[in-house]
This record gives sequence, C-alpha cells and structure tokens, in this order.
Amino acid sequence: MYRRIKGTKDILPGEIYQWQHVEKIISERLERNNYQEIRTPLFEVTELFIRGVGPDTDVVSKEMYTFPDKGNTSLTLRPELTAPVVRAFIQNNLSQISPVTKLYYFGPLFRQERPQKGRLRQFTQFGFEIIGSEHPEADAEVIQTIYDIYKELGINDLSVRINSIGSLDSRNHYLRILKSTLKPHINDFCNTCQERIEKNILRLFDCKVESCQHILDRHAPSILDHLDTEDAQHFEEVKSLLDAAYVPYEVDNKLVRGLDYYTRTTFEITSSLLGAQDAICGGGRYDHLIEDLGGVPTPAVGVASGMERLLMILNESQAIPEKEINLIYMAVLGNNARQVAFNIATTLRSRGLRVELDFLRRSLRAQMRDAGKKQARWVVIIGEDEIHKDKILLKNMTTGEQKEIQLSQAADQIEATII
RNA sequence: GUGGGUGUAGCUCAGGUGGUAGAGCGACAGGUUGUGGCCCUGUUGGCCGCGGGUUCAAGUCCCGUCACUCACCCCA
Repeated sequence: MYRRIKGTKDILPGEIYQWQHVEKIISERLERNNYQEIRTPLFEVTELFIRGVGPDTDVVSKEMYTFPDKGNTSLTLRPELTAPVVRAFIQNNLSQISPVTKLYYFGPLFRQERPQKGRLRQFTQFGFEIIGSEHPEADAEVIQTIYDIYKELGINDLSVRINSIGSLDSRNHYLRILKSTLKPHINDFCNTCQERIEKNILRLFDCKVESCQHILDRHAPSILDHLDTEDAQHFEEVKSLLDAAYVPYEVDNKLVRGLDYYTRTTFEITSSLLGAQDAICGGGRYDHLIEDLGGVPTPAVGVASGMERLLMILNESQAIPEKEINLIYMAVLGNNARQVAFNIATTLRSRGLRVELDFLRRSLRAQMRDAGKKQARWVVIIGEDEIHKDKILLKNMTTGEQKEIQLSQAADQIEATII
C-alpha cells in the first residue's frame, strides 16, 4: 500500500468545507482592505531563498527541498512566500503601476523538518504584504488586519507580541554592544548559544534553555534601549496606531525572528490552543529585501499565517458553522421512471439546484435511508405508479409531508416549492 | 539529528500471570409486496505493523525493524 509522504496530509471531503469557509472569509476580508491576490510558482531557483531568507537561517541551511533539474539548475520547493512574492514584484515591475503595492497570497510551502503537532513538511500559509511604504501606518495596518481576520473568524484568546529590532545601522551598533557584554559569560551558555554568539547573536533570545535566558535577563541590554532616534520614533508610532485600532499587544524585546530579512518591526501572534508550536502567524518589516534581491530599494512589511494551525484553533473552539446543503434526492423505481428522473434531475441541476440520484437500483426503503443519511431536505419519488398517473411525489424530509405533482410541470413545481 | 509514547476490524478501543481474537460505532440487508430518522435482528469485515527468537503453543515474552505521534531544535 502506498502511503502519503511523512509530514503531508490528505484533506478529505469531510473537512474540505472548513478550508473553503476559512479561505472565503480571509480573501473577502483582504479584498475589502484592497489587497490583490498574487500566485507564484511552487518552486524557484535555490539562490532566491539563500539570498532572500539568509544562508545561516535554519530554514535555508537545513530544511529546504532542493534538487537539480535536467539542466542541472538547482531548484527549491518554496519554504516561504515573501521572497517569491518580492521576486515577482521586481520581475514584473509592479512598482510602476503604483508606488504602494498591496498583495496577498495563499498556498503550500515545504520544509523538511521533523513533523509534530502544528508542524508539517507541506503546509499552507496565507499572508499579505505592503510594498512601498516605510511609514508606521503600514506596519500597523498589517498587524491590525491579521488581528481582525482572526476576530472575524471567531478567535478570541490571542496574544500579540511586537518588537523592533531596528534598522541595519542601529542593530549593528546594538549587536556590537551585545556581543561585548556577553563575551565574558560565553562559557555559561549552552553549546548552540555559544555558536550563535559568533554566527547570529540575535538568535540567542530564541533559546529555551533556562540558564541561557537567565544570563540574558541579567546581562543583555535591551535592543529597545539602543534604537536610534528614527527607529524609536517609528516604533512608538506603530504602537500608538495599534492603540488607536484597539489591537491589544505586548512589547517583547526578545522577539527576534528566524529569517534574516527583518528590520525594525517584528511581531508574532500566538494561541494557547496550539501545542508547543503556538505561533499562528509571524511577520515584520523588511526594508532591504527588495534591494537584496536586485530591485530598487523599496521598504515593505508583511505577515504570514499558518492555515493548518488556524484550523486547529477553529476546530478547538468550534468556530466553524455547519455546512448547509439543500439537497434534493431522487428516489427511483423501475426503468421507465429512471429515464424520467434523469430528465428532471438534469433540468433541476441546470437551474442551480443540488440533486442526487441513486446509482445502485436499490429498494425504495434503502433509497430513503440513503436520502436521510445524506441529509436531503427533499425527496422526489418516481415509480411505475406515478408514471402511469403522469405524476411524481415530492416529500419534505423535515416535515414528512408529501404531495403529488403533475409530471409535465415537475421541474417548475419542484423549484417553486423548495425555494 | 535526539528522546518519550503508540501500532489489534473502515473508525474509537478491549484483550491479568502465553492456549491460534472481541465490543461500540460505521457499512450492507431484513423487520414495512413502494417511504428516512428511533428501535430490533442479521450480515460483512482482522497475514493482531513487519522480520526473527524463546516455547508443545506468542496479540501476549525477548531482539530487531518500520510506521505513526508528541517533545527538543526551529517555525506557520
């Protein structure tokens, strides 16, 4: 028996409605905020991710599905979507259409990690980006919008954490200070942290080893105390805009993110309903990415949210309404009736109604049971008796009432009755 | 890559100290010569993850292996 690949999922008919429901609310909401959808290929040249996300990040250095094509070009199944979207933005000169571009997307991503609760090798994200504004109102709109989408979906207990990791200059200045303050304590850190001090010191804050956090708490200066005037001003404005939009948040000066392109604002939203992987979305500002990928320098900010995790939360809190179907089930007895039924079904379907026909030539009793199981609201019964009388029966499955209808006007009468 | 947990029917799970498998739900059919849900009856359905070992005898004990899952790491 063939099995699905580790870390992938089949979305079965019984759960597909949840996806459709959630996708609909999200895209309607984003369209209302005047974002436009963009779809990019599932794979890109490997270099794009190395350049965009950063060669030392975990995502790039150990989680990518990378393979050579027949021309020996190294390709990679996209592990994130910001770099591809930016690539498309640059390649298609979208900046020429308007100075500010608002894009949203939706699709599968691939990372070869060990699967666990809330973490798959193929997973789905939706996200959106505002490209072309350096101002705090863009940061605030992204955070406010994603927060509103969750609220609209019926999620309440979320916690929003925000931070600023500064622009490049002030961050580099801070990193020098951080490094020199921590150097004397280097032997007290865990092994990975000791490596990180040299390679990517900011990531120390991600470490979950208690003793490491202890040292940081006691000795590490806060990045927020080392922002330059403009960065600090920017961060203040983001916060007051969030206040103005009634978005609750807390400042977390240890929130750094695992992708190298972030500048200034970073944020994350978590839910207690998830497992150890509790982030439902993450994002921030990336003012140098477009330039790094070969475009003209353009500031931008965006967010990406995990669909599977979102659905976990929604199921946990039973926030997805039942699917409503208005099914007409045609119960048929005998060969003559079958043709008549097929004809009526075709007409009803062409008028936009949902119609099911029995394919097993079963007894009426079995067909009725089937109709009940499928939650049909109406059953049309056509048998030899009805054919002889030029009539059909229409039964209301909710009330149990049924009435005879003239065969010649069957479709019209059915349509009129059930709407 | 490292650790823990779990693999028995389509699904959820029982199966003290070894004696070649059970329940509930589901599916199908009948109880009603042409009427669903509730109820009753019956039928269907299992290389007990796989391989090896111990034993007269292994779902049960031992070894190995694979899969799933949770956690670390990292992130959505």
